[in-house]
Amino acid sequence: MGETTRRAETRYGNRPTMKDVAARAGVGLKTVSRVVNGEPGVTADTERRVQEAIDALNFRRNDSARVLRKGRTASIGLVLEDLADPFYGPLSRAVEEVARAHGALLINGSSAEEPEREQELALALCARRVDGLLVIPAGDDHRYLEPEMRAGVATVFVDRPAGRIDADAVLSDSFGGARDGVAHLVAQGHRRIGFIGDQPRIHTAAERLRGYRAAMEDAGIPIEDAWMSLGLTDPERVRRAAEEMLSGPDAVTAVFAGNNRVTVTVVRVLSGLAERGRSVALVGFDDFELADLLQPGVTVVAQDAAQLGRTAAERLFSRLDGLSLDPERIELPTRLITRGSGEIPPAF
Amino acid sequence: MGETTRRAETRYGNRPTMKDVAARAGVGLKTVSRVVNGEPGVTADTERRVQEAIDALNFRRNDSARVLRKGRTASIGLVLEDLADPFYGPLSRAVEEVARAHGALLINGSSAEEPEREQELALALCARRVDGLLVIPAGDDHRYLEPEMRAGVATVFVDRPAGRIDADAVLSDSFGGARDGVAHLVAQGHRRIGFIGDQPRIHTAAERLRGYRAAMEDAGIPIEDAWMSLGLTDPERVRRAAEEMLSGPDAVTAVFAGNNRVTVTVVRVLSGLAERGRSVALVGFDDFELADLLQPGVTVVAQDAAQLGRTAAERLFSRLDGLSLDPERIELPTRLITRGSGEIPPAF
DNA sequence: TACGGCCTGGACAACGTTGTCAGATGCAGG
DNA sequence: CCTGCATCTGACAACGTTGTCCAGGCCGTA
Repeated sequence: MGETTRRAETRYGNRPTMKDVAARAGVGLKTVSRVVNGEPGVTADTERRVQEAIDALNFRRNDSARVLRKGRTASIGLVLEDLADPFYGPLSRAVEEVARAHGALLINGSSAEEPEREQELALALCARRVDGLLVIPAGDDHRYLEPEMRAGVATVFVDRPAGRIDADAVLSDSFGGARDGVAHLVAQGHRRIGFIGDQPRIHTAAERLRGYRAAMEDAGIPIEDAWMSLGLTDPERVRRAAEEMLSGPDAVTAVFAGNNRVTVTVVRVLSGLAERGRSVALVGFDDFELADLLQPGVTVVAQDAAQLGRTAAERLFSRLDGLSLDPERIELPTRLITRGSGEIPPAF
Repeated sequence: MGETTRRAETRYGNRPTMKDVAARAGVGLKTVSRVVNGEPGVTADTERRVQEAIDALNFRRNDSARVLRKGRTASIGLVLEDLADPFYGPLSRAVEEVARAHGALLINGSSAEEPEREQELALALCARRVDGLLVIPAGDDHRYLEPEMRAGVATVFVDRPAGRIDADAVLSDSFGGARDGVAHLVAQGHRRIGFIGDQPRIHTAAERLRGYRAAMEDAGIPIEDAWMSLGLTDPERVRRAAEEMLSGPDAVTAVFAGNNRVTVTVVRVLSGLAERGRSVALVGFDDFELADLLQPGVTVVAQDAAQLGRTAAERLFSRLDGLSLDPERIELPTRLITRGSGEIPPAF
């Protein structure tokens, strides 16, 4: 019994319920509900009495119970890779704004790029009965979400397409962006152009690599294996890869970096070289803050993370609003921003 | 009736409940509950039958109902200013990791620095019965949270203290950091040192200003009004303020920037001056990515956003674990990182 | 005055889960 | 064969809210 009592004391810290409010105001339970929800059918006088009781008791409606009853949580989930990554902050914020406009809260979680964690998180959000789910895939098999989607959880994938299921996806045009970026280097006269990217099992990485190949092929330049580094992107490894392709007689004269972490690492390597009087051209995929303040400014293929999030969220809410849509892939264009590093001519 | 039917169809998309699982497995409701929660007292055979039914129906426990029954949501809320700001991403991520370690989900929302929105968000989170609340204040009056705290919502304020109530706060040592940063400039020989900061109604801004004043006083340097700009921090205004204090015969020879948005803007102004051969020293409060890559590298007083979040979250969970603690203010130290811009000597 | 219709308010069930408790079952020992 | 005990199982209430539905009071009108 002590147990029971203790529990009763700590449950929500013993907050007042509508029943308590009703008792204090001397009205029925449902009348309180009506006042709280602004429903019609309550006289001004009754409403005043109820409102007084609410204020006196500091009553706040328990949304858990409400959710249980109504079957809608007015919340959506966002599974991303790492909120600390500057790419995801603005994306998440954009999603939040759209959610807010639709009266929903956003719950986001980081998968740390681990497929198991992505799944664990996505399913936990489903257990909470989020109305919809935005997923930035870490894994490449999303069949585990099929039952959830069939059961009515609206789902939109962002930044990368879903694996092995047919679903909405909102993506940046990685292929086109990379092709344009590399073509820009070609246009400056470069022929030996390096590519440093993530593992091709990641869709965006594969697409960017494809863009690189396409641009080189368009220019009639055969690619040498030594010019490409496709793998883990921890700074040390990228640094070594960059130094390798930048040394020897057949060193590249320009580098295309596959994502912004890579870009930053390459910038460090190149600024070391610059001190020794050697300048190498660089175009990076994805913009980053202060890219324009560096010397030289870094030319990038920019994608709009916020727009990505906004578009995906709008799509999600279209589904939630009852629109029945076929799964679709939406690709947003990228934009080449020239700032100097990409306009360095080849040094022979 | 059509209405009712429609509703029944869309409620959670008609997901199976424990009752359905029980019916299919030919067992009682409670037995399913036991299996789902791994409670003892179920024979292997029964458990297998239940598990099969669960898999066949794709059952997933409805956490809303669970929450209602148990009185704990296993989620905490974080109200911050803007998730798109690179300061908050790592902070939020750190909080998430701590929450995860305690089996809780994190719901965060952006106040956009509007006090009303902060309140709206915080109370919405309370209505969802989050177990605890982390708040990065936008407003300066948090009495509205008193009833919630009394009702048992553990609350910890982060980055800035709560206004008009007594509560936990985890802060960076803004005063000490700013004093050290300005003292560093004094040590380089500067005497005319400018300060550009946020409105002093913001606690951190006021503390940093106080640190500036203290360092100047320690050095026996009387401050001129023209050296200080305390106000809105939109880039255009900061730019004008910087240009103003950098012109005329009594122009400052060094600038202390009160936060990283200001720092970046000042860097832009100074890089313009540098092209005309004039170099001005700069120390900024708060580190930012690539600060070391700029020319010169930017000397900063760094605070550890992740540590701030981690500390606050740990404190929150200590309270949730039942520790009864007096409200306390925890100050984390800052660290001066010299990179060049702060070591520029005064130009007379 | 009697009647019908409208407005307000409240009783009750339901949402899907978990805690309580008592019943059922099985087994060993007398 | 019956009793006692331990183990397993299920009926039931409760969590706090909202939807449904009906009762009662009031008003205006005939």
